[in-house]
Amino acid sequence: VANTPNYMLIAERLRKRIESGELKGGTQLPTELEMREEYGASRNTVRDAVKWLASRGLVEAYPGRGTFVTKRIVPFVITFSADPETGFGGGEGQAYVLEIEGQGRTPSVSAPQVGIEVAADAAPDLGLPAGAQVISRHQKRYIDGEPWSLQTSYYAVSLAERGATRLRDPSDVEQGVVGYLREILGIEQVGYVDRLGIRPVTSDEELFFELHAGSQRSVLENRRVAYDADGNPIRLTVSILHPDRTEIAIIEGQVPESARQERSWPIRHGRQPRPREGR
Amino acid sequence: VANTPNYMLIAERLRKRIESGELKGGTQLPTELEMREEYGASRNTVRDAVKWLASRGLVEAYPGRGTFVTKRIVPFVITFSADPETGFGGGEGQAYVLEIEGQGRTPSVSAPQVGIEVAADAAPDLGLPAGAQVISRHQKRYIDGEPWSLQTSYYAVSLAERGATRLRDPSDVEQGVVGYLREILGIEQVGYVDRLGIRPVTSDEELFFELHAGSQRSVLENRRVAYDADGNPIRLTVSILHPDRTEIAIIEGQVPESARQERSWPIRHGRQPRPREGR
DNA sequence: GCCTATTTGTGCGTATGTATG
DNA sequence: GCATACATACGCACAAATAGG
Repeated sequence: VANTPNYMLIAERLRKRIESGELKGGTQLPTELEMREEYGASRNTVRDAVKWLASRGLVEAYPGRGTFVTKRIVPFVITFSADPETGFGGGEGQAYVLEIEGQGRTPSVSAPQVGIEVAADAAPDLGLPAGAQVISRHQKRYIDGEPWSLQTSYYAVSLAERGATRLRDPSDVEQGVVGYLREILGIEQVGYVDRLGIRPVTSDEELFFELHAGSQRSVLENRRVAYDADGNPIRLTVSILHPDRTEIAIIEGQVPESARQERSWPIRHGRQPRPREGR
Repeated sequence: VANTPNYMLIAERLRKRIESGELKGGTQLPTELEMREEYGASRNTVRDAVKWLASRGLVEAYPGRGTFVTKRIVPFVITFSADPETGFGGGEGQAYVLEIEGQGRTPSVSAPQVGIEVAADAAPDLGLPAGAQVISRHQKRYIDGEPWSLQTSYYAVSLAERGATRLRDPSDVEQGVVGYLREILGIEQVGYVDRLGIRPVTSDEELFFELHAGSQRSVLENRRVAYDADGNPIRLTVSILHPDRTEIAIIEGQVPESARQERSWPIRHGRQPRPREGR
């Protein structure tokens, strides 16, 4: 009755071999021509099966070399809630560096690319009229040398006009932008709102994240609006996060110290906790 | 120089027509045979283009009918941080109902499916030895009648043995499980840790979420471990969230009331804020 | 219910291009 | 240059789902 197509049957057989551990990360799959014989199907059908696996990130195909089982990754944990020690967290600035180093990994950041642009998306979040100009500061961020996130912060140009001119400099602000704004303009960041969502990766991001071309994966996108003590928005930060390398922790209320320790697990593909049927 | 394959060129042309608004949600695309002529390519090549769009959720193909532009969805916002009014939030129990209703939408929940199983994943989070048994309570949750999340909570069997027998009943606990455990066993939930990640959808989930078969999308998965006042884990709740219908808000520190209002935007596909190049 | 035309899904064969070693 | 392996592209046949008569 279950008339599952052939390419799916082949994909399932391969998936089981991968998930059982028979085919470990890094192992080369049989070539398409070998599998053509092995499964008694045409090369195109085998290819459909491999494509299905590739789109879920289970295997990666390289022209001229072969198809290999993807190595599992232990994701980085970033905490999206206040930490009593480091103050505000959430993968930005100082807190980000401390948290990643705490996990025994090495964070690095590209020099900021700075520009002035018309606020499109950013305008409403910053409380600016549509079409207003904003300063954008863009950074690429790496962990252990591997691409991890694309981050862009937007500020009203008025901040620079009022004296915070370094916002326009394409260089790092050593004490952090938060500290800089406090020092120069007396603006205190007292809170923020994060909006986290998920969407398909763009081709630019595919390139940066070194996701396999056509992998058709999704990324996490976070939009953080930070506020000063008067309740005015200071800053919008948009972060695009690597899907496999990111895990977000949120701590609320009172939890034991042991639970604060960053524990993480490699992403599980395949069967999940609760199949079952019935509405 | 840029030798982009034909199917990609076709896909890009279609994408632009969709994102420009020329092809609105619900519109039928030309049939494969029509596009075959329109673009002077073979049917298979056109199909590759359409598949590319489908895997990003831009279009949906129905056998026997045609291919249609996906309707954009306004996601539901759930707040993953304490709310002064409702106490703990995060899309569970009472807080979930209030929050969704506050957005003018109607939440509903299936009757819980209850079982006793060997804790596999759940054991370490609940502080149990590997192989220990746990009570699982599974619910399907809908918003405006549309599937929104699969949620399973795990409890140590010892809780039921100590008197909280209703954990084993496949029926709703009116006052909520949190309140029930407090009442019966005096266990107070004082905090929790969330772990949010992203992974490819399974075929079961594809079915439940009414994602198009082979859509090859990703889902959000959250694992919440709740603790009592002694720092012991009470409960692990695993939630699988619909990728297009979910947006997670996290509020930290002090933000103006206006920012607490749930604002959300439909998912943007295509070009993102920061292309630019250079390392 | 049946038949038919339309439309997408699956499967195969083949040829050629491109990247790798 | 050469062999290998994946990527693209086309043509064809048939299956399965849908809608309409």
